[in-house]
Amino acid sequence: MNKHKRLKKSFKPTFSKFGGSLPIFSHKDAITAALAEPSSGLIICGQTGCGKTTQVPKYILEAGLSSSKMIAVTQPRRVAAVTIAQRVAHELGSSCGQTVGYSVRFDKRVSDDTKICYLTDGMLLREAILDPTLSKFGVIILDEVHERTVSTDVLMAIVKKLRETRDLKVIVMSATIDIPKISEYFGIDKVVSVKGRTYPVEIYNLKQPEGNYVDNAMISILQTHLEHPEGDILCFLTGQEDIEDLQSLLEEKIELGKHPDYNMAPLVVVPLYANLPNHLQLRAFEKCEGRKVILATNIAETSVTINGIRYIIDSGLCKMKSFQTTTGVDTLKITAISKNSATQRSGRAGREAPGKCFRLYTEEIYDEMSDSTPPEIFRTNLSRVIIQLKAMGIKDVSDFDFIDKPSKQLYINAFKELNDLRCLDADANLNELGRKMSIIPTEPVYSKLLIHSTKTEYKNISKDIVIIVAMLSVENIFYAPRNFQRKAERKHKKFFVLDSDHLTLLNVYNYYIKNKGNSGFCKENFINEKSLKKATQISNQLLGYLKTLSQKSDGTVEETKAEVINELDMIAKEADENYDRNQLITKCLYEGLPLNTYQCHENIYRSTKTHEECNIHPTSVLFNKFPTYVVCSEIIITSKKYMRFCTDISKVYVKD
DNA sequence: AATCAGGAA
Repeated sequence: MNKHKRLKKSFKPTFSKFGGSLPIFSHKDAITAALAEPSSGLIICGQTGCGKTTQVPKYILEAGLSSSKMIAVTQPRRVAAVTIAQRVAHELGSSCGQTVGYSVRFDKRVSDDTKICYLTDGMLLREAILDPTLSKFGVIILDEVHERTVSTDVLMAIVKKLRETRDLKVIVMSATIDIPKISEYFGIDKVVSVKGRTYPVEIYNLKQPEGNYVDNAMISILQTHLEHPEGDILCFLTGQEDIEDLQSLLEEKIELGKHPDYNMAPLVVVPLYANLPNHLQLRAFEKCEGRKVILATNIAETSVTINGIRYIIDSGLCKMKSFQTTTGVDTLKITAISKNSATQRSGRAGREAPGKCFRLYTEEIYDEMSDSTPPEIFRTNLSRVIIQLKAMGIKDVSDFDFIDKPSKQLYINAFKELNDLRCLDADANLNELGRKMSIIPTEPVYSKLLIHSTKTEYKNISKDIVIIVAMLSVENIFYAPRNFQRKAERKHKKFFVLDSDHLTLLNVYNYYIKNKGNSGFCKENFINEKSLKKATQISNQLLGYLKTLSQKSDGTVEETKAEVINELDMIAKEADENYDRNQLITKCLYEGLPLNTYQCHENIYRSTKTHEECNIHPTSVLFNKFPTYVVCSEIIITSKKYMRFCTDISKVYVKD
């Protein structure tokens, strides 16, 4: 007790002013009382800004409710886990990694003294694969549950099950009022509701459903700018293309507005989407001359928060990925958002002061929207989830107790894929390959390819496959801003390896390493530096896992694989190495990616297995080249069914 | 001659 009094005294004054008025404070006793018993549970319902994420773990710690074990707090996003941990550590007057720490991919600050650990939901899930009882933790706090990420859904089920077998306390935190469902699922009847700290936002709807939404957005933005007092504008659109279109439209009008007859007040247009290079993303957060209008994708709905926003323009649309069970392919389609999303978007205007939200859709359209976005687990390829569950020793995964159970068809598709990958035994349990795959943090298709590449027949190309997989997992290596499109494409072409997107990615990476990760090199060639940095981290991590997996039972490491690690630095020197090596990589891609082989007949590609038609993606180096046989690593339906990332395998293809 | 939601391990 004494100790905690001391901790309280060391609150920094900057925080005590803010913290003192947190709505969560008045619920402290109720929260600690609810968690007194072993295996007790609590649901906390509260909007962002009520202080639940930062304060509740401290209450638990102060009251000694986690015995000597750690308190885990999960977050859907890594930045959130890191920044919240740093902040709570600061509030307790200690540095991050002592009493309060965090654990996210590539970054971990945890010590023997750590009592509160913020981690991403994906990270806690990994812990559960290594230790299915999560024995380190006495209390698990699942935060932002309303976002319903796949990892959160899996964790909810795991935690629910663990509470039946050992003393584990659980707190489920959610911003929405779908509390009865959570309450019934966990069998927890204690609920604390906390008010948020937000200001009212006036909502305006479109009167008539007319015009396209990019034009409507432009008109609304200009009207808001001309008729409303200061405060920045945030406009939600669906993707990069809309954003760039609207940006050009607005900039034209702004140019006109500069004419002395109009003398329009300054307005600055700032795009914001995930694939934008870092230095351009930052512009959304910087102060600027005059009013700022940010044109954003869904990234601004939950992932980033921008200060100074008073006006929202909401298209009511977003792009959503869905797994199509009929074809087993992902689709990415423009979809109407849900009522919850609409509320979340409008709320972005009321964080600091009262705001206004202009919805580019009628009230009737709003009424027809679904209440909430379908959970991700309904829309995803389940193969990775199944491998994870099997790795935790759960046998009957299709009966697994999810809060919302995915359809049987999703399971059937996933099992089909896992069978094709040959990672299950006759009883549908993981075989040796499957167990190895469960350790590697990539999509099953890629973990299979990685393990496949370590076969001796491929000599030492494993490290190249690792790089290719790392590059595929970051996407958007090449960046082409609208104003520099031609120039960017010319620069990009220099890196093209003419018969393969995969070898092209490898080539870019090798040049990047050769230039020692130089920022100038990236900028000059319109290459996304952020992506390449991440690819470097991923390939190092993947190499590490492959090394562990290749360890023999006597603990020694097979020589070839150990060599792989040391060779990473040498890559640059052998970047232009010969044709034979590329041939081996091509062969490995062909044999390790058995799902997607396509044959060309009169410029039309059909699957060699199902004979279904597919097109080469316009961004591929093979676009309009029509080699006879190609293998691809990703298929997605947008406007058409596309193969992204293809390699010409005509020279190595063997007919069945 | 056309494309590119967001997150995580």
